[in-house]
Amino acid sequence: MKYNHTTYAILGILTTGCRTGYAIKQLMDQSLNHFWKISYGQIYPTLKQIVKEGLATVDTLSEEGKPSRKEYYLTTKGKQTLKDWLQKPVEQVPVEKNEILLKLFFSRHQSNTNALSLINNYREKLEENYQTYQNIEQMIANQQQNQADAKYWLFTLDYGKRVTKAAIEWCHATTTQMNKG
Amino acid sequence: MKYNHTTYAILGILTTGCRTGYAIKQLMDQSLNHFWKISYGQIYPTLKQIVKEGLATVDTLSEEGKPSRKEYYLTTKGKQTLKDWLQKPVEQVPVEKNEILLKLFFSRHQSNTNALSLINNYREKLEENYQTYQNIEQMIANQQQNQADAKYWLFTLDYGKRVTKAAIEWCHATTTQMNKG
DNA sequence: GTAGACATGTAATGTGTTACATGATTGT
DNA sequence: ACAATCATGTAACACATTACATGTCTAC
Repeated sequence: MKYNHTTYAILGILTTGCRTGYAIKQLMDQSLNHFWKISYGQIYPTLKQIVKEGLATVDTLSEEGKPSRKEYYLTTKGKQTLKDWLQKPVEQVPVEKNEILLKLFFSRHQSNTNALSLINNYREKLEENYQTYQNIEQMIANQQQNQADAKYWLFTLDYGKRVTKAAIEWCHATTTQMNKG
Repeated sequence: MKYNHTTYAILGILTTGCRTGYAIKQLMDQSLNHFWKISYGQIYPTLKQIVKEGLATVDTLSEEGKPSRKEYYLTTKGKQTLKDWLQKPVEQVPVEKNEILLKLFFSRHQSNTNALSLINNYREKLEENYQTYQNIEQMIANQQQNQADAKYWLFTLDYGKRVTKAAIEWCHATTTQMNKG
């Protein structure tokens, strides 16, 4: 049986100690932010589907002093499904739709000044992202839970940092080139 | 009036000499391949929409010796719409869904050997891509048409090359790290 | 004749976001 | 009181791919 990427992402997150839809979203926004993002509109229906497929069980809790919530636990089948997916090589390098490159591609239709300003604005955003990665890196390195996961989580952050740095350098190089005429 | 990214992409491509849906798809697959990709299932309906919005006109041709085709020409409104879009800064750096990072993130659930093999496989694909970028670069540098566009097209390729190179280096670094234990 | 390039298009399906809708608890 | 955080969920809509459906022309 084959599931979509969102399903595998949630299956994986359920192994990290996150048990509710809300907690899954939080981990995503904090730690997977630079390479995976989904909304509640995807998370809750997918969790429902995961239970339906027998990949996890759900436990509805109504503790006093807390809002009611649903905790999800992977079944043996769920764990095996995750492992099987991990072993399969990825089919292709992702093609990101990059709006700045799209605009630059058609930039003979606008002034040099404006194209430069687009790149500058993009560079600032990249630099913010780079800073965020470093903050998350510190957070993960310092945390006590998920010790076993930390090593791999840092690898993904290193990827984000390296690629972002390369993009920032491209902004500098391109700006220089464009100023030369 | 605001249109979606696909519309702007097609509007832009119509300024490069491509006139038919088929030609648009070809240019995308050849030159925008690393940052923008859409299927015929998007192109043809969007072209229809573009005409409906008055951004382009269509000319249905049935020359003898050739399959019938439709040629699209930007109107003044279409050209202005493209220019307006070019001037607006991009809202955010794209978040690519990166499957290799997703797998790596959960890699404590698989053997070191297998994780290494995933990265190795990914590295090979990145190297192929890098080679492709260099080929396209040569092609663009040598072509006679689109002289005015060439400069910008090469900038986007440089981006692809730099980012891909950074990703390849990450593969090397991560492999080394993982072998150390 | 047949494979490949040229050429257009739709229907079904998959994937995802945003807006909407609800409600409890905690801290100020 | 009120804002923030915790918590779940659906409906409408946007975007995109794949499979299907059709047909011509060119070169072997």
